[in-house]
Amino acid sequence: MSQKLHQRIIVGLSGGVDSSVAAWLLKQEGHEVVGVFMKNWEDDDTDLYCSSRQDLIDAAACADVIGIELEAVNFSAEYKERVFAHFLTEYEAGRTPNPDVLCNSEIKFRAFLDHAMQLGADAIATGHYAGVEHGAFTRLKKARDLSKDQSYFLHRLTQAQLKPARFPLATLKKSDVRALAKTHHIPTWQKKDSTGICFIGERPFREFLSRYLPKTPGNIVTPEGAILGTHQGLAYYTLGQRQGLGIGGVKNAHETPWFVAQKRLADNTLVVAQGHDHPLLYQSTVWIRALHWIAGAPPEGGSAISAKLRYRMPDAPCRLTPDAHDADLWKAQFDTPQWTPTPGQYAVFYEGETCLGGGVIVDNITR
RNA sequence: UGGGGAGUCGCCAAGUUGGUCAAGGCACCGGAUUUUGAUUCCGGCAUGCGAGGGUUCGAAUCCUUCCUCCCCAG
Repeated sequence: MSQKLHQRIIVGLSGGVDSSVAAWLLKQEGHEVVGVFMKNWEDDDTDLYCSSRQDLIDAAACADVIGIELEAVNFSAEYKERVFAHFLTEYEAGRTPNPDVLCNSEIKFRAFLDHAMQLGADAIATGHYAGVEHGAFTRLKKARDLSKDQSYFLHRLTQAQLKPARFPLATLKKSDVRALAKTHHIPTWQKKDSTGICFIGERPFREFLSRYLPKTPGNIVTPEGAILGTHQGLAYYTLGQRQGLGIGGVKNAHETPWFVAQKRLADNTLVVAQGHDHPLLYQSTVWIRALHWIAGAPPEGGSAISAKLRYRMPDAPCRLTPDAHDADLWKAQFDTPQWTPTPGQYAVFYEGETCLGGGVIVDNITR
């Protein structure tokens, strides 16, 4: 509310278009803007997947055009400790984590935020497609461009983390951002969007994981128990996965592909079901732990809320109720069955355009 | 070894009155989408039909020899 007209704002500059345009916009508004480039992964500085060096060069070039200072910081240790360690633990436990959620709550909006505050920042900004609404408390909103909305990744942020946050791209479309970048000669205006794990980047996933987790081969079986093949280790697969199973044509079976339906840790078996719409791939009840509410408290009992079980999945209406026996456990009951709710992934709740928070999907509980 | 059946792309599988006949699916590979992992979408993927010989203007489709596998007898 009581924001100064001209603030000192530290912007996380990644070297991509989005954060550069975010910085440019703030600069245009007359703020004192400083760019900070984060390097948070250095396990494979030598191999070809590492684009960090080029990103820094790009960030510097952008900062130059925008006319702001650029500083580089390295939170690799923090990233390993608070994000990557958890990432590996989860995979080892047979779940499928989403490291980018923690990356935001632990790195960008903690390590980076702290650093920015030390630099005397009034606020920090990123190139996220999401919105914040500052009032009695700060709300997290979906981006105007719903196709790019990244509020899912930010749902774990607290009031203290959201309050100093600025998302200049909240109302822009990706095409607007690129157009702005082009018009104002930001050199990365054509740069391809980055994908893959934040700061680590895209790479052959199984190969990458195998550097940290041992291979533990076992059987791939049908729901009826017929052995169809061999898996390399349950950690390398996720529910709903189709590619990489190596299951070809099966005698007397349909012509449809096979999908991972269950990871049975007890006997190291991967259960696959045939056909995208196999009943085993759907669930109407999803159990969730470790809920975090941006407003500090769960929504009212009768609220019309919906949940997103994976990034870029459509929100689905549901009812959320606490478990009677376990204070940390909640149950989401969906109106329509959801495709492969996956333990380790986050269920993020929305009420209209407002992101309420979310929790971690856990294995099904029969009660 | 006696009788019967079968051998078409990594897998499943069309095609066997000889003439666009080498379908389709799965897998796999590449690309698009995507700040997780997935999903999804688009594209690629058998000069050759177990091997050799023969008939024919022309054969995966006919003849023949051989090889392999399966089933029933033993």
